[in-house]
Amino acid sequence: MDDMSELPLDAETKVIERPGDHKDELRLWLRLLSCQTLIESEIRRRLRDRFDTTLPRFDLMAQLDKAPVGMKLGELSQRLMVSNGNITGLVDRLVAQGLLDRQPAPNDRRAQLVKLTPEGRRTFRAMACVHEEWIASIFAELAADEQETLMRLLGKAKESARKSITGDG
Amino acid sequence: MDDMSELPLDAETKVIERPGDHKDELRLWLRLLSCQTLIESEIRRRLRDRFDTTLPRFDLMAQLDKAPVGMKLGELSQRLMVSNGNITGLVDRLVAQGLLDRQPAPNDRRAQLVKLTPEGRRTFRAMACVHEEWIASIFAELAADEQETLMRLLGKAKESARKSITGDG
DNA sequence: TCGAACTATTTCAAGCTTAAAGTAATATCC
DNA sequence: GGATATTACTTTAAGCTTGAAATAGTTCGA
Repeated sequence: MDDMSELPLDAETKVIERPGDHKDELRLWLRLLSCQTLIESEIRRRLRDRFDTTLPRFDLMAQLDKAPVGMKLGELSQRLMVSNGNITGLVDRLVAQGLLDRQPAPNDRRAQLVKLTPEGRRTFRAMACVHEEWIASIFAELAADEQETLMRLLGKAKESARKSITGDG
Repeated sequence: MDDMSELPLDAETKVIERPGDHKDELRLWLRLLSCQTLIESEIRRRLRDRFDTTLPRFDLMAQLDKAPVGMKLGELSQRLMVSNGNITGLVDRLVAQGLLDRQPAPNDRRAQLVKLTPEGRRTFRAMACVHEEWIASIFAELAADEQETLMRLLGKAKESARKSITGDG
């Protein structure tokens, strides 16, 4: 793990080519992770305290709010980047709460269309409004141009990750 | 939700002051989240496929690798930003695997010190080495200065979030 | 020193999450 | 048309995660 004991430890060390050392990328990943975890735990806590719901349920409803005609389970699973079985359980619970509606999909007896009930839509919109304020205040100390740069670099990181994962490029 | 129907929809719209609209911050949050999720799921998959372990176990061992004398459960819980009960279960499983060791803490009969066994240390170091390569290749398309900027802006976002959450500043 | 407040950890119930295996319906190919 | 593959979804077992309540030990003030 520590194969550079003979190298100088001053400021220049950072830019010396050290094959096999990727500590900077590791630190970047850990910071991305801790930033996300910090924000997400707070959002989870607030959703529970103020709306007695969970983040996965909120996220699922957010997808459905954008799809007036409803969505198939598989589409939800793709958009939320979670497994099919996961969606099945989430939808079950939201239907039991009266916030969602299952109906057979036209032209495909395997599939079903899930959509928000009127109550579900009302409930979601009220939460979404407050949620948006939470997020805004969390990023409040970043100037508009910093937000833009962050947005762009995260996009690039995502693209880089996707290529690395799929083996492209 | 849509109270700006009378405003122009051209490029200038972005910079007009619209009280109550925070869609950009929302998009930033969603991108941060999807970037993190994409990378994390891949790391989880690889840890399982190649080392038959999980991310929480890996993270816990990473903390212990930096603490030669061991760590108390509460300290682990703080550093990993998870609940106490969570740590109890994780440590149980890692002890059962022979990778961790529990021992009573000196001067406090409530607490215990957890440390890596020699096998645990060997196992972790082998994984950490490969893990570091995975992370490096995931961020490979970002230039050094882009990584630096991203690091800095994430730090600032984290600070902003922390202040917003604790009610400071 | 006694009791109250605090701290470290465990236990519990509920929900989230996944991979793998199973069921049912659709699509494709000959 | 009928075998085969694919697709949509559900089920299951195992592990992760949390908040709340319980247990045990420590600290601190009167």
